[in-house]
Amino acid sequence: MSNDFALESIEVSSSPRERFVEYLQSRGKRVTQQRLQLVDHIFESHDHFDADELILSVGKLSDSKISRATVYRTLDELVDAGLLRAMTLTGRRVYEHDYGYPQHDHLHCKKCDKLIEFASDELVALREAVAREHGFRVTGHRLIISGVCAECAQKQNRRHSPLDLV
Amino acid sequence: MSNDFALESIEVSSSPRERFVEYLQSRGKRVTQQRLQLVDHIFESHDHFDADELILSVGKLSDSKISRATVYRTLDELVDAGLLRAMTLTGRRVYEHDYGYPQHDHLHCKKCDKLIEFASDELVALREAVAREHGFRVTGHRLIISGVCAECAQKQNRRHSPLDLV
DNA sequence: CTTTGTGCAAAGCGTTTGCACTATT
DNA sequence: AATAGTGCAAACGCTTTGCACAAAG
Repeated sequence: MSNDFALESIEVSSSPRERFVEYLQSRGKRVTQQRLQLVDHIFESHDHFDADELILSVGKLSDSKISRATVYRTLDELVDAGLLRAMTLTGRRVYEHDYGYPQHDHLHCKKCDKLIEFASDELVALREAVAREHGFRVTGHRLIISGVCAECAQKQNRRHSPLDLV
Repeated sequence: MSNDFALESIEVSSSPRERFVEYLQSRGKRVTQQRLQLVDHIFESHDHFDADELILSVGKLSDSKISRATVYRTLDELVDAGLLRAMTLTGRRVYEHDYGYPQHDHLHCKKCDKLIEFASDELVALREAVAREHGFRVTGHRLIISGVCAECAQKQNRRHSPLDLV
């Protein structure tokens, strides 16, 4: 009945763009072309991305030419607005959609750098238990399980035993 | 009977220094004064530290003056040798002892930047379960629970209600 | 004596910032 | 018209690197 399929979208009343505009107005910030183009573009697909990838992909749109500085500044605002969530991976900052997505964590493949999402209620429970033990007030957590994803493991195996059937 | 007190030292047969020397020799690398001074100094206390803190604290020893570059290079080797473990926190790389310490994770206080260690067997089990579900081959994980530690929470409370007894 | 390690200073990389100009309000 | 945002290029903080000299094997 209820939505128990992990990582399915949460129902949200307004679009990311609408929410961002709301956020901007509530803070007396301006609704600029650059900010609108960026939210729209970012929420067109549900990928993980870093600042450089975003600058590149926005640059490819015929209409837009948004500066590096503006992209970085807008990313901060989107995080602030609760639309994006940031994490640091191998030195660089990586972003993912927060608005409209449930709390989750990641498996990180060190061969192909892919991020696989998963949700775990147990983890949330564990987090609370540990925090209680230490009189710690939790605001969030970040779990990254690293290793090799199924596809990369297969590729590697194939290299070692070329006669394997696929 | 067995050591079930979380985060107590594991019994190890050789000192960090001995182990590092072993590692260096097995790789045909040289056992230099700088490398020895650094292992010794790092394993004198069980703190978390970053490269800059290490450079500073080593600089204070009357005898030694080790260059920034050498410190960075040696830290990489110590991680490689399994003596140290690195993680990225707020942009900078932070190190902790790995040799002689059991697997554990951290509570990170965002007020005072302190790291509190904790160990959880459930977490390891959870990690395996999730990985199995995704055909993922795990090599490790990193969980950081962020929030405010007991001391900082108290300080903050005290500010808000100055009549509180300590 | 050969070769690896060190120190220095310069370069690199991702991110941030100061400032004159432009756009939103 | 007033003010916040943008683009540019320069600055930043941390880390890495090229190279001549020093030290270990």
